[in-house]
Amino acid sequence: MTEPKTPDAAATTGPAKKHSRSGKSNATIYDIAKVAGVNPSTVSRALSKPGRVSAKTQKLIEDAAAELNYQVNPFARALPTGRTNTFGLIVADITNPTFFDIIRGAETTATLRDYTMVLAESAESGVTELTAARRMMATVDGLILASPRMDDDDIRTIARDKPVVVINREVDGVPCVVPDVNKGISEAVRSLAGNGHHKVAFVAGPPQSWMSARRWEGVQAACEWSRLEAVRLESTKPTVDGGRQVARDVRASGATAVLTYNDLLAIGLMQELQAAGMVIPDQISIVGFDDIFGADFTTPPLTTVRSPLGECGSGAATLLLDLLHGDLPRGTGETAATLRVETELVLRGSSGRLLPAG
Amino acid sequence: MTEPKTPDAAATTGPAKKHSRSGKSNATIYDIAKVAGVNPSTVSRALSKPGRVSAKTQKLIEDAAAELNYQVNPFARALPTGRTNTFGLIVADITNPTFFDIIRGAETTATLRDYTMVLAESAESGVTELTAARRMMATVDGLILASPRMDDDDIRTIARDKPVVVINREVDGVPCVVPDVNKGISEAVRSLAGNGHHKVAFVAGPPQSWMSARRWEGVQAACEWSRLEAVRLESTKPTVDGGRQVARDVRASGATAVLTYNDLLAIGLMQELQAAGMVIPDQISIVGFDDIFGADFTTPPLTTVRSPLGECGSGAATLLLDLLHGDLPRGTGETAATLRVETELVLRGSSGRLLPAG
DNA sequence: TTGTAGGCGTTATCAG
DNA sequence: CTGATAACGCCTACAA
Repeated sequence: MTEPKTPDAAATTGPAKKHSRSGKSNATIYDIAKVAGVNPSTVSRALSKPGRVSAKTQKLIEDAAAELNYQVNPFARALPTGRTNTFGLIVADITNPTFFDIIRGAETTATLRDYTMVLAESAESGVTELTAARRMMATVDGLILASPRMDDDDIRTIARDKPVVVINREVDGVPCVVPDVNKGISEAVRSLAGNGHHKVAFVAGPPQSWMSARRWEGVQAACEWSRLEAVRLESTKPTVDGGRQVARDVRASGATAVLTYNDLLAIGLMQELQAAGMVIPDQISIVGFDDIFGADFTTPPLTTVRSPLGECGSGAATLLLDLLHGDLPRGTGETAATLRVETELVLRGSSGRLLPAG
Repeated sequence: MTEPKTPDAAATTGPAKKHSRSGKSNATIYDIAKVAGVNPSTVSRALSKPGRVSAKTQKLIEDAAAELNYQVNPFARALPTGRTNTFGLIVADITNPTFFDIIRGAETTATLRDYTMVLAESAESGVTELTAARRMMATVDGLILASPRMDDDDIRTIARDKPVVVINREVDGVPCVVPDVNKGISEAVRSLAGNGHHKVAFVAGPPQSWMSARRWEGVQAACEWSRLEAVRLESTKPTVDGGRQVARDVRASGATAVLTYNDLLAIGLMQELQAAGMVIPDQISIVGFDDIFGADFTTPPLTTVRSPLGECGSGAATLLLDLLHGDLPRGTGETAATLRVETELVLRGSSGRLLPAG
């Protein structure tokens, strides 16, 4: 045993540096071992798996740890084990309220299960996303991708290195959490049909959005079932501004009801139509998707197909953590668990009975 | 040199585990050293400080590193140095849109400067906040506290261990980023005065909110200057719902204009007043604070005193990172740098000329 | 059940 | 300018 200097003494006496390097309790398992009168390795055992040590030694060690208010050094632990107790969350756009609830859901389960969450955004770019993902790979145990913009192969490549859970998209061989659009959409379309509408327009989202495609499919199917005509319009970007821009096409389409890829588009569309003197919902009904924060601030309040985003976030985190702990069957071969959550129609004032033209 | 086993061979040959432990390139400085024909320590030097090694060796090493697509192991690095290239951000409420921009601002500068951001929330609780902060201390180089709910002493205690930057509050001896309310408030009050108002109410926020106190002071001062009467009302919570609840008191107060602690309160208040048949701004003017997402969705759109939240987030991150790199003077004694950002009035439809009662 | 010893990948201190 | 060598704090066979 070489003891070149007494580190503990130095630690307590010298407040030379403004910030102590370790920052926390700077007590190590060696200190505990000394206090408890056992070997450091025994301390290590006692503190990781509560089974591999005698009851009395256990208590001895735990007391010593408490007294020194010991906290493991995550880095020292990560080095030999590779486990970091950290996972990453990458969202497409931090300022898009759609992701707020996802972030919160994930963060909540993270702290609940004593994990740390690292956040990054892709700014709606597949390239940025990939970069962010790579950056993270070094420091996390797993990754959650919310509405990823990179392609399936990139995702699978990443998933080969570390467990990955995807939200708002289905990727073969990767566990996913996806809202099942059908229920919500059929409720919406049925409501529209019941209110005398015959032609509905769907304003699509970004081309690389998996969800947009699903929603359009859902709208088509529901319309067919209700014998409504469905037309598809394109948007420039899935924002309020994009909604404003598409108003022109909406009017030209002749549809009396419109579903938009997301609430942001719906809000912008509504603003623009109202600015042009149209009365909602008397002349045209508008239905959004997601039920984001603020969807009920508008006049009239926005009817929307709600996705339980918070649930998606916490669900994804739970899935990932279970995966990490091996609590989950890894599935047969490449079959991965995919968690489906329900959507539902939230009926507000922006949709309703179509008044006869006057 | 003890070489019990050849680790590199084992690493490349055995894809036994589904996920490789390191996840990334698993090349170490030893591999590089071997390829470049130098000593590992030389590699370390070359890769950290570009000055301490001869130009040719430098290039040799860099090439080898590139070839093996080497990436440092953050944990191995953190162990001897204590530096993690990570900072934490704790916000009072993840779902409160006020923090969205702060989060984004901080995250953006983080990735820009090659840092990783860890996110946590306090759920508006000082205790939770302290816990979260302690948890983080072990893994981060510094901390940003956005609208902290714990008391000054706790903050200072933490700040003694690691650099801390506070947003939306001033704490002695701790660097802070705070919006300077005066400009925005005086613009607002002046506008109100010019529109024939004589009595304004201020709806306060949470008692432990530093910002709420500042805003009330600002309102009082501005009103005095403009010779308006100012009354203060209390809210139960700083949310839309809290705004609805305070509507009663607002009407009872006899004020014809009201400023609320934040936009959420303003929106709720507006909804409730309108539900009671009041016309805004003809009968009463409403002004919020912050200019959050959705503030312009309301009817009428909300007039508000905007704080540049994104700037606060990025400003705080920049401050922290500069502090970390010693680029900033630590101030004389306990004097810490505090960054002030301007606020401004955003005039929209919810405030305006008071119509004679009719 | 507990102690011993070596290693995880980097940095830092000393010699040379 | 470069090479050896000892930490950093924890984990884990292996041995006792």
